[in-house]
Amino acid sequence: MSEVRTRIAPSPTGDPHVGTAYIALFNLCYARQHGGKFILRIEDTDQVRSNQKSEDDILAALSWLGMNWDEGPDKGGDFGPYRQSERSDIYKTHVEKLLDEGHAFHCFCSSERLSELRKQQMTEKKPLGYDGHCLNLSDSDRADKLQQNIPPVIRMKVPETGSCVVKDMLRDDVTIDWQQIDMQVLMKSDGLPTYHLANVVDDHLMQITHVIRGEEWINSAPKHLLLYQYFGWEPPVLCHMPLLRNADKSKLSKRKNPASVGYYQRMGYLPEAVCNFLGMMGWSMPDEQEMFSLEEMISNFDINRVSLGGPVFDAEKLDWLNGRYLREALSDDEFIQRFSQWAFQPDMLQAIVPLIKQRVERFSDIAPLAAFFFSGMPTIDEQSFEHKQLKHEDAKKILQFIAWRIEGLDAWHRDRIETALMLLAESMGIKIRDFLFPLFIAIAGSSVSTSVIDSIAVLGLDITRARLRHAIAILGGVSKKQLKNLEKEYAALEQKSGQS
RNA sequence: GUCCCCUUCGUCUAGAGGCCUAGGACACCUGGUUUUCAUCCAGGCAACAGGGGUUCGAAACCCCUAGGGGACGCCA
Repeated sequence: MSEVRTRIAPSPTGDPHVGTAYIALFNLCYARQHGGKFILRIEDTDQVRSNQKSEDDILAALSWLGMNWDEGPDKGGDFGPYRQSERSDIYKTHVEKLLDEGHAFHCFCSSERLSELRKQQMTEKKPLGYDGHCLNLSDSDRADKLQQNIPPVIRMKVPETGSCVVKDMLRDDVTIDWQQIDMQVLMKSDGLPTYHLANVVDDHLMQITHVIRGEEWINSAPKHLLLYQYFGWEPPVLCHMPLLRNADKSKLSKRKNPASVGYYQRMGYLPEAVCNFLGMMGWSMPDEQEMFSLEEMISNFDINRVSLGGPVFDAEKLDWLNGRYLREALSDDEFIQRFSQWAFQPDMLQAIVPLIKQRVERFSDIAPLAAFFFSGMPTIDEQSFEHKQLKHEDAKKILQFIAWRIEGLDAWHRDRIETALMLLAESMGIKIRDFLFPLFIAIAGSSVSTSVIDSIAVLGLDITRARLRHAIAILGGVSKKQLKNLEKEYAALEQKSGQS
């Protein structure tokens, strides 16, 4: 048996997600336990959504958590490059091979035709998928289309009958009919591969032996297995982990839970506590010990002890665990050191000082003024929102709309936030001063404070969102019915102001 | 709509046919320690989704039902 090699393959399209860290943790433990290697690969084949900042953040988040990889874009290795955008040629030659051997074909269908097709299949209650329109194009047809400059995609062929058996380390064989499997696009019209192709090619070339990934992939496993077969490669062992859940059991999402690793860092959690907590999701130490280090987890790790029910990410239990680390695992000196590192991060201070400098006369004025940058949630109650122009319902609506508005921002810069909020206030027909009032309360806990727009720019999206959610809850929360109405009203506003 | 996966206290879990009157932890409640609070300590509340089998014996194995979740993109 060759060396065990596992990988985490995040796509750099946003804040580093705790779900990514969760899967990374189990891959890391499995590899280390078997004396193998853990690889980090960046799956940035989505040109539109991938960006460098996100990649940097993901690497930083995993490093912060102490999940060290052996090979990756930052440290190289024998199987690089480790960034898919730098491997285009590799995918091209592989897709050529599939084409030559008749396992794949060019498809010229427009997205309009495809969405029409989907609609029709929906009404006919048939399984959704490509209908094979371009499956049997003649060489001349194809030449014609290419001549007309219609950019093709390349799809994989799929057996029409029979079924595929997916073996999984954690569950019984999963049997899926080939009829359920779509003729997946392997190569997009921009010439870059889709996940399915890139993933299979890279896992093989990087000699990955065990693919431990989220349960969401189980349905596409047959596509991957089929590709391995087409290429004549031996597939890795598959293992599908349960998905982390929100309190309502839906897949963990940023809308309902702070889901970025950065949030927990900013809120003052210790990385070892977060790591420990993730290790308790779907897994437990053989003796049920609750507090354990990454090393302890690795030496006691057994993938077969993973339970398959999707665990709810319970922030309260994380708080308790983190408290224990703070109290029990750190000496006073370590505590001082770790706290200082957290509180006096140069980036953070550089952003905050210009905001407070003009408002202080003594250093002793700083703490009360800047406290809200460091505290978890401002201490506020319903009374805090008393205002001569705005009723509580108005405040609630404003906060909810702001939450939605900043959610859609493609970049987190002061000016972008300002513009967005100004436009929103205008479209709601509310004076800026009144409009901003509930935001001040929600973010800073007081209307006497540093510029609220600068402040949320410093605090970041996750913390801002958490505070907005908190404030809305204090104002009585939003019922399902209210939410529906608000959504409608908000959509109308967006339409009116022509915003996207 | 089609397919797939899952199901033990509110939550994280232990459980590999008899050790189960189902254990631990978070949360919650009660009491103790503490000038207060927190910590800490002691105690309490609370679950095998339902129905059929298999078996001397089922939380565990099988089947059905129900519930939950996921997938169905030129996203990953």
